[in-house]
Amino acid sequence: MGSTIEADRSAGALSAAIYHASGGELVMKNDKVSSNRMRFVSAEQVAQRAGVSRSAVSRTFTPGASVSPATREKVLQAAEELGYHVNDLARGVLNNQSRLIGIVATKPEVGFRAHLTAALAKMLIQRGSVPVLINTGETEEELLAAQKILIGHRAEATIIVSGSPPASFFELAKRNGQPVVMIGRAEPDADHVQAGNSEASEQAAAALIHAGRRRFAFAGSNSRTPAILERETAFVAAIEARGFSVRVVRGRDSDYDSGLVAARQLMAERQPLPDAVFCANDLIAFGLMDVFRLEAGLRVPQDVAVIGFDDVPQSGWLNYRLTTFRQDPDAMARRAVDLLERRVANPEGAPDVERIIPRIVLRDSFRPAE
Amino acid sequence: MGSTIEADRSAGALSAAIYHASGGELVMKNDKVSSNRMRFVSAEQVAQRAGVSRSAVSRTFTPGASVSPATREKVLQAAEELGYHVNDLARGVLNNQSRLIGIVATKPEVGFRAHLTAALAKMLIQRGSVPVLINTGETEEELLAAQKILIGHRAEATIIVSGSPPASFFELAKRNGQPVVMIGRAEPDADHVQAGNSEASEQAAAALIHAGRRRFAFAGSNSRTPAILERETAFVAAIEARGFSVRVVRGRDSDYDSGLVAARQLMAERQPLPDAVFCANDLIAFGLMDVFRLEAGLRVPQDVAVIGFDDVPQSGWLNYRLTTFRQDPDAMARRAVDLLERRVANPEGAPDVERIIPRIVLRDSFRPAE
DNA sequence: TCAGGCATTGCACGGTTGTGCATGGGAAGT
DNA sequence: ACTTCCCATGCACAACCGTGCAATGCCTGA
Repeated sequence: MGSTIEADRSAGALSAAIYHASGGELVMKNDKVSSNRMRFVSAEQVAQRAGVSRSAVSRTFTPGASVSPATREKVLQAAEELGYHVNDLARGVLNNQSRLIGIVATKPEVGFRAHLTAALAKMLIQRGSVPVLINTGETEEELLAAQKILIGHRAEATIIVSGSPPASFFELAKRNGQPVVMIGRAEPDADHVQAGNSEASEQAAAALIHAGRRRFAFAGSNSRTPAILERETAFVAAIEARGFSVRVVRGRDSDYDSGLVAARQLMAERQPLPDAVFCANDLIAFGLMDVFRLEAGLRVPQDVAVIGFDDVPQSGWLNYRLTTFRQDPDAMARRAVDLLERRVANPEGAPDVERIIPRIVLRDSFRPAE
Repeated sequence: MGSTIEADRSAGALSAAIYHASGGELVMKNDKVSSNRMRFVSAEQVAQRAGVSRSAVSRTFTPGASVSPATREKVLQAAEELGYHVNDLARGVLNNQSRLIGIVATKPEVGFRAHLTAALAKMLIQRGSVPVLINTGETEEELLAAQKILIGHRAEATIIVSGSPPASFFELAKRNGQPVVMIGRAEPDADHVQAGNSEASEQAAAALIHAGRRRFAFAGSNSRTPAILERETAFVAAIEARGFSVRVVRGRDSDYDSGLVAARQLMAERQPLPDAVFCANDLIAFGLMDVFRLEAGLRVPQDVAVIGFDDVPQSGWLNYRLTTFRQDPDAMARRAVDLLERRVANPEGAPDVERIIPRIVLRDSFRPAE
């Protein structure tokens, strides 16, 4: 068994066998290779089987290279029989491009981020890239560790879906000529895709006021990510600019529990409950609606209008029917990849921004007045 | 500008410059390299700056290698100044292990799968591997294309979260010595992690009967994935073994809409509605509950008891409070990685199975009798 | 002071692929 | 039939990194 493989190997890589043939070491080494590691088919083996040189194999799998149909056919058949696939790693080492692209995200399983990372992965694969999902924490050390993994593997670019990287992150990427695209966070030094948070907040405020609502609240979170923050400040500003006031309540993260906390905060204060709440995202809205309906006995939208943000699939569920601002994950992924391609084509240009204005989706939790 | 970079390059890689210096071609090539490709720092450049040989640099970054503290310090400083990181691609080419591990999933953003893929990614990173997320369709061609990407990049292993790969998939992996671990699907030829679907179904049936329920239904889907199928057949068998009958309704996929469809199917038939429904997963249960409550005016659990499967976070939401079987994504990821490590250590062994028995989580949608 | 041993370092090679260059052969034109 | 040209193919080297082997230098002990 071992000897068969050994013979096979040394036939495949003659020079290696001759070089190492000193005192039985060869057998040891090859045995280890065949048992412990993987044994991928190499271009050399295909060449031998097809009776051509290794260059011919390489050219067969290089688009636009000059190979005769006859040898091409021989090579393809030998490759098929052996199950050969070009080693993209070695190809990457050669011309310094790995096709790897990093997606850095915190909690990529939750809410809109799940859809965004999935859309990114799908789009990158279609483009011929290889998406690497780095699921990491928010802290600077963790982000830097993620970056080191990606640089170590010579990733072509990094897409940051969440988290706020330290300056050293960008410095490191820049020095290695590695483009960085951020989604949802405005970083002056990096390309980024941004949702039109302030436009949406403005629209929500105008519609609620126009529908005759008067007691306003904003349900946000203390995680203070830029997108959440922008929605809050823009909504408060828009309401106050029209002469009304807004109560702002915040949970810890930006999830369902945050919505519970926010609603209960509003109920705890000795004031009439709001008749219109704009939530920083859909998950918060669901938590808030559940508390308002089940614990305060309110009706939505008769007693209180609720507007969310993101349009995750649950917004369409019968129980919620949430009016919200649609963020299209495919569109955002598309823009991110566009930015990335433009940056690769022109590494020296100034940072670029893609801004996507979310469109409101009307459901039962609030319908604007005619 | 271009000339500066060119000088820089040729200083860094003298031999290359000399070799290629024939008729101005050098400038062209280097210009292209510096503008179009990335320019990572190589060990050679660090060696030059530190005034040592390239081997010394390599040894500095190889744990357990023999380097004097003095040169080590020089190398580390030069590496720091240049922003050097070991090229894991080239390292992988050398000893035939890339640290890349593929996660193949269909719709990785939805339901329990989102949690599972996220847990896998986190665990693989902690282990020092690099998770590649292949978001692909269910068809055989798409799965095969995913596999080709992974083999091309010499991924060490593939973890299949969803989808039913063709036989050629396993053949290809086997021939390349690439371990395949499947989650949730029993494949006779591959290692897999499996949830104890039949045990859970049995437990659900027994508890519902013991609580005095008599009109049973199972809400599944026509996607016919093995896990869904196993839950259905085991539940039906368990109920019928005790002398009762079960109505089985199915939607298209295994999501919320499927629950809507299932519930409306039950309502359309001219029979009394069931007083106990076991759902193939939580999402189906949510859809079913929404229809039963909002369209049929039923109360849960008084009129109908509902049990789900997976325990996604929404099961704890106030509006649902769903009794369900908990699948721990971290535990499943842990087992998958365990399988993988055992397979790498012993490539020739027989296929192995890790079976995880889900634990029931009691909430308001059904409480068993004392 | 000399010799021996040990630690360290440089050299060259292994493992992949792509590609410039030279060459050989076949086809076509005269 | 000879010459010319072009296409294809093999050779060698580029790009990375780790590591065995040999040599060198330093330190210590006698």
